[in-house]
Amino acid sequence: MGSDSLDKGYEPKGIEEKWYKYWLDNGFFKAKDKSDKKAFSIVIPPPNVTGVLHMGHALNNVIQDIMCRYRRLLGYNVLWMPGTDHAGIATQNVVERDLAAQGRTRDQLGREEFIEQVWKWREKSGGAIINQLKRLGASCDWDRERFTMDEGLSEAVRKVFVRLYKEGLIYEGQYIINWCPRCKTALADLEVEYEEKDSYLYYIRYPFTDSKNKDSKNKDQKNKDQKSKGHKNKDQKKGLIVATTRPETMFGDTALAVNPDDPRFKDLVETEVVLPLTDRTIPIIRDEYVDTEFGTGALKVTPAHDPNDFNLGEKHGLAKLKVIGDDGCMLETAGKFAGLDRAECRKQAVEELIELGLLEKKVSIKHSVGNCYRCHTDVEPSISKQWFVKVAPLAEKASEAVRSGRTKIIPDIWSKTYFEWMDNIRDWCISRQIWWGHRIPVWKCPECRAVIVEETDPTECPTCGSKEIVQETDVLDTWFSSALWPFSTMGWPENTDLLKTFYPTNVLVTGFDILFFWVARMMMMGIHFMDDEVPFDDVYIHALVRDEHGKKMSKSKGNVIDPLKVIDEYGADAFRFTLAAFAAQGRDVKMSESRVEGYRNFVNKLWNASRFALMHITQKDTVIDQNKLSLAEKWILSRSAATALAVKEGIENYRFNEAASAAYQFVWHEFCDWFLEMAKPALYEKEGVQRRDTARSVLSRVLEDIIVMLHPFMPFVTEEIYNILPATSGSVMNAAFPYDETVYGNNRNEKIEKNMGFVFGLISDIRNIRSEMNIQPSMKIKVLANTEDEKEKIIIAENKTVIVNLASLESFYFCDAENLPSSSATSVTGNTTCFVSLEGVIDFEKEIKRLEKDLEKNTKELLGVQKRLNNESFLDKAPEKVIAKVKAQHAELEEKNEKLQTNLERIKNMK
RNA sequence: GGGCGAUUAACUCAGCUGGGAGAGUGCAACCCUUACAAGGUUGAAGUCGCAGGUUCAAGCCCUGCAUCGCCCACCA
Repeated sequence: MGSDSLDKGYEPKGIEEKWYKYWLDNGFFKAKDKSDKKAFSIVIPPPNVTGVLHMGHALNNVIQDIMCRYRRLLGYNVLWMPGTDHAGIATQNVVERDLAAQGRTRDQLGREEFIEQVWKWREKSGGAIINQLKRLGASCDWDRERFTMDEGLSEAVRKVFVRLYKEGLIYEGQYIINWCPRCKTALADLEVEYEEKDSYLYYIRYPFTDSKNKDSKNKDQKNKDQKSKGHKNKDQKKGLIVATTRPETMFGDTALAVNPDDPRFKDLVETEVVLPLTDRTIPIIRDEYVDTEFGTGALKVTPAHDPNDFNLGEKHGLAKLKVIGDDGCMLETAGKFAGLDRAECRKQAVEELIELGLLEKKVSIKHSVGNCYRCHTDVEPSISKQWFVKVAPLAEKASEAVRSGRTKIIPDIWSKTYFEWMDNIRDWCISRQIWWGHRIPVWKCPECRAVIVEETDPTECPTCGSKEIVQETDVLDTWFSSALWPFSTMGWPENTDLLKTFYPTNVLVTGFDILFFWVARMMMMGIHFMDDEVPFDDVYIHALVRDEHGKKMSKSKGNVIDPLKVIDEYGADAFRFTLAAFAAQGRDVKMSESRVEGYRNFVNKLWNASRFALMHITQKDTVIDQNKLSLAEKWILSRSAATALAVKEGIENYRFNEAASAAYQFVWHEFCDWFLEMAKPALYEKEGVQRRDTARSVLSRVLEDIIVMLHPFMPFVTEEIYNILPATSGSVMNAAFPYDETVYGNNRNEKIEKNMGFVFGLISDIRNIRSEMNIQPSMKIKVLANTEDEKEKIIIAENKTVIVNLASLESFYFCDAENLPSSSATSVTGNTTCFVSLEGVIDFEKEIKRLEKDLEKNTKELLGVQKRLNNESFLDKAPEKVIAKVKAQHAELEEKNEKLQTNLERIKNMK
């Protein structure tokens, strides 16, 4: 450490790079395929290869890194499996955009050439996020980095597809799916995001067919209806009014539907209506599905462009007439509107309806519209031939695994959401009409219509021998390959050592936003293909990172905080600690720079404390002689042990905020604020050489423990300090976590902690008096403490050493209360009164006022406790432990009250 | 429509199986005390969203209400 760096605050820049390289060069992140050590494994949620590190990634990966580094300190063989996801639609969009900038399209390139372009893109810029993860300090085993389109993973995908197909769990079918006209592909239900939009509800009249065509009976009845219902029925006279938000789909209507129980249509005799703007007529059907409350009670049925209507169509055997094409433009079936964009068609169709007098009215309405999760274009529900996974049987097992506790979801509240989804799951549309992805391994024979699904590419039709077989052009949903991630990355379908050692993984760390997309599907696939073994023991669901006001970070709002900029400014350690400190379960993390700044100061505090320690620690010998320890030294060793335990439990129970704040509190407010100050007299050799050496040893030991227990949170600065400390050698990553069950009892001493608490109270009181009475810091004061029984004498005697050690802060000596100096102020702590004697003149008025205030406060508190103790029901029913506690509290307060009163009288007399 | 969460100091949040509310930041006052002004000491500040209930005892459990947020769902 050069003297330059000593002058300034901690400067993370060069240090972070240096140590990350060191760790990589020395293979600290490497997992062993086989080992005698206990195994610990996590697979990374693979970021999209197009991804740029955002706050969500940062939180997610910092949590994983904390766990991995912690387990290494415990001596585990740790595998943190890294990788990226090929992100089918997202990546294809990026590359297409690049092409568009050159004025080219993917169709011009053709499939093979285009895919080649994507691979090139990936090589050039696809690894960006990996380097960004490294800046965070992520300790993944990078040599094992996987990509969902790797050869090995593709083989796994192929095997899984073929097996599911042969088991009858994959099928092809004509169904209504969500179509993105911009990406020109089908989307799974999950990939559609719904958004409330302002829209209109159009009331369109569908006229009855000309009455001339009807038989006379109907005609008569119709006339009769008109008469009886009068003008109210004016609308029905000419047809049925239908309310719709999507007039452009009317060309695909193949029926109107009304509820059979709807009184408004009880007397309706017409069986068909004319479809406006066309020359078609469509039937009126009756179905209970129709909501009598909504609109006019009459529903247009468009089986090819609405999921509900699709079902109605199936039920009533209606034709499914597709009118909107894959590019979002109207088809020939839309008559003269063919070729128009669907939005334009809506506009023109409505205009024409107005001209024809068929638009009754248009009403504003809030309407939720689905859009593509990748490009946010409105999706078009459309009928199409797609591949599906029959998920119900898989979901059942995945659901059971969580119900039985084989996999634990943390926090448990998410289990319910998980069950809800698993138990109501719909078949999963896995085909996508894009080029980038795993091409569906299905071949069809145009001659004999055979379908060939095999693990190796067929060259001819096994049924008729035709060589003309053609492969399916669709690719698989990206999530299909990610669903295999926990075992495909470990070499499946081979039964590798890696799998044997590390599957099932210990924990999966993820945000709830991909609970269904990813976690649920990994559960299904893992159980199905790994002999009923769940992919992970625990699923830890962490919060979402939001801005400081709790809003979702988004580019359009301009409230995005770039993790890399934060790292640049405050250092990765400070950033990581901030994330950990705010990662309380079940609540969103609100991130703001000022918070990072606070923890940057903490890093600096640690740095400066270490600098101080280095001025004194000179030798490597850190053997501690228990018999030579001062009270303060025993105390700090005890607190250090307690803190290590708190950190351990925090990390192991996914309560990272608790672990972080325990460490923070200890390092700053116990180690720095108290211990370092108390150690100074000894360190500066004011108590002899032996005491100095003991103090050095304790300082060295505790600082080392702190560095190691903070390492999972702040890897860089701890490595730097660890390497500077004289007592340590090698990397902090080889150190042992400073919690040892067998010695914990020896280090932890609650009696000592209590006694120190007493001393702290005493000192606080003295400072309080100084502050309240405006005693100049430069003014020396004497402190006298009176003790009243043997027990306290012991404590005080013990304290005396400590207090003498505090020479730089205050000076103490002890006397009887009777020997009061002529001018004094008092304070009461616990069972002891202390008097501060002043060399100057005391302000009696002020001191009396202060004491009176104290007395009042104390009396109030005492009365409260008394009231409780007078309550018979309380004494009767409360557990003994509680009663004893309250009684002790009462005694304490009573005594304090007495002393305050005595002191007050004395002061008054002095005056 | 169904489900979930939140509401605690000026701000951001802890508070685990009920036993008299905590932290950080901010604020005020005083301090360059030889690791640290990115610091130290001291202090002020809360009807724990509202209303009922259970209990000897409620921030915590129950019921209802209000406000905000999220998820799911096939409301044309």
